[in-house]
Amino acid sequence: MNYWLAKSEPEAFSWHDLVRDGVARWDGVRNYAARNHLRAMQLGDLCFFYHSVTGVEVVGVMRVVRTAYPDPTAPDAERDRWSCVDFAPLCPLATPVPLRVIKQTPCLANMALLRQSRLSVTPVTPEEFAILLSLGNTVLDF
DNA sequence: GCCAACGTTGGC
DNA sequence: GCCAACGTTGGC
Repeated sequence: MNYWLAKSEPEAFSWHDLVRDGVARWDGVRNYAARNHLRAMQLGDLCFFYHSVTGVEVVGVMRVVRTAYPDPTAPDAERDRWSCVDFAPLCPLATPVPLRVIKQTPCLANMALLRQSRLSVTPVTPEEFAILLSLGNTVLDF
């Protein structure tokens, strides 16, 4: 099992939208590093949902329900170049964790989220995942 | 609105 | 292959 973090501007697509829809195709990624992370995701992997720009906090956990496939929103000529996955919501964080808190937590100082601040899909270590969950006062039971 | 980080494009 | 110009992301 691997852990990840994916960003979305809530104005474009929010945690609430994901819960409403039940499943989301995470498409539109046009960055090779982010795409490679999408392609590395396995069925059942867990991924934090991060609200960027407005919100600026981790708000929930979602689960990979379909592994990488060609992104239908890419132009035909680039259909093989870009990938997307499907996520389903698992649970919200009881307490959303703001970026400010992540920055203040020494154990999280090496998170890819901080080191590559513009990357929209980043890996999370098992340790970072557990710490962030506890900062969010959340226990997973599934 | 500003700006730092950084990926991409295109001339040479 | 280098690098300047430019566009985008995203925090503040």
